[in-house]
Amino acid sequence: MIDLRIVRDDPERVRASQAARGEDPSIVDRLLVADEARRTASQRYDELRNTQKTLGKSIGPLQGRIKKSTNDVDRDIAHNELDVLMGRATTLSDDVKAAEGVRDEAAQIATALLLELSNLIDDDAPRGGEDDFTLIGEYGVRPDFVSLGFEPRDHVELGEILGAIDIERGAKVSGSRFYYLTGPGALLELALVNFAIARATAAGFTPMIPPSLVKPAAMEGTGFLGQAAENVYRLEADDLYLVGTAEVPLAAYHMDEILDGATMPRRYVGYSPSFRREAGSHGKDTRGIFRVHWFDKVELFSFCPPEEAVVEHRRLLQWEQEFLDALEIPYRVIDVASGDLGASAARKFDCEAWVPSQQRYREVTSASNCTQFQARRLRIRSRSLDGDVAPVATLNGTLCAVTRTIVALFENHQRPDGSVNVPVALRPYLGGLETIEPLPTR
RNA sequence: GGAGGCGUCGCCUAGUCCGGUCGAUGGCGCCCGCCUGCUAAGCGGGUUGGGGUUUCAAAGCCCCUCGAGGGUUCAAAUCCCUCCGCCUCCGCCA
Repeated sequence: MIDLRIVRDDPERVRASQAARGEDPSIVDRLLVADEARRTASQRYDELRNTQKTLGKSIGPLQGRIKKSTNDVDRDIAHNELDVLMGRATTLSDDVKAAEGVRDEAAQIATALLLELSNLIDDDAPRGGEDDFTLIGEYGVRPDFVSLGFEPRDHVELGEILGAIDIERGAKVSGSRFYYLTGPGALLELALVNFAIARATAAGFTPMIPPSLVKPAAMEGTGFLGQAAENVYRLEADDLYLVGTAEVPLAAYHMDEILDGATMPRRYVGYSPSFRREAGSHGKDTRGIFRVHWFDKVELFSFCPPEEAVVEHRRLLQWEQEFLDALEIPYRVIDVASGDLGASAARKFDCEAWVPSQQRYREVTSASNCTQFQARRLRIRSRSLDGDVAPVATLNGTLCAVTRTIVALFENHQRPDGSVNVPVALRPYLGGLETIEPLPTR
């Protein structure tokens, strides 16, 4: 959630941010009204409760006096006093309960509205929709199949030739947008994952294998139950969600904690499956394993002081780029426009790999700066050296989304006979294998 | 799945039987002073988080917070219920 104080002090800024995302700015106005109601109700309750407590403090001693009293007159006086006090206490009790109800309802309304607001957009993020991104740069060398003298195959065809991807059986067993990685494909996933984790670990990230089923609080806290909710798998019987990214369990790892400022930044690299319903993407990328309901992914995650978030964001992007460089995959980096950001992100950089069969760049990794948005929802704070407690900034970045990386790897490194060259850096993770060769006969 | 035990402010811990002055004891750790030639020890004070009020700011004051949520009561850390988590024993199975 965004800081309520910002909504109160600078509502215009919040409205503008909502509008830039293409979301409803009027929530801000409803929130301001609800917040005022909540405050009034809360003050009313506090006052009543205070009176009640004060009153209660004289009832106890009075009862003690009656119990110990040996004098009838004394006891009668005390009894009369007690009756008066009890009468007042009883009506007061009703008032307190009523005020409490009013307060809770007002608070609930205000909180719900606050949770509806997406994160404030970074001033430096480009404005506009999906196509209004800013190009940051193009990297690597795109294969020139014309001079190489052959027509490139797409990853589906290559996957079949190599015996690496079985889409048909994926569909048979699980439905559309499912696949098996087989033989060299399966080994390739393990190699990519090990390679990615080794690099992240060398860079100081703590390796994690997080749970991929999480409670509503984790899902809600990371901001995936808003507009993105329709893309999340939910297990009705157990009230659990299947995560769409390791970002969720990694962010929620420190939920309800106050971290020691001296230990910041805290960097984790998580490996987990990612489940996505892909609702509303019918007919989009239906061929192959580019868009699937499940894939495995290595994800980078940072908790850092808010003032360092912008720099940390660049660092995550840098690590992502170095990984793609090492795999010799041509790609470009874009600064995603406001209308295309997730609810939690203030700014997002995408790395898009060149996909020869489509003759265009497609997203393979993504780095988001969520500022304090997720940390506020998850109550993750840190204590600075001077004792101040404040929500941390959270950032996440894909290091390796396995299926899309395989797509880019196969298509860019393919050779006329359908074999695929293994980039040098990855070879140690495939037992020194230099080329993935086609199956002998099919 | 069955039986029992437990969850208190960074860590440990008192309080829960017999409800009120308990936001909560003590120790460790940490912070600030004092003292000491240095170190150690010693002395005094402070040390959950959140909301509100006031203020340039702070102090102060009020409310909430004893795993979570309900209930009983004038009043709940304390009594009752549900849930969650942890531990021990049994059963079952990767």
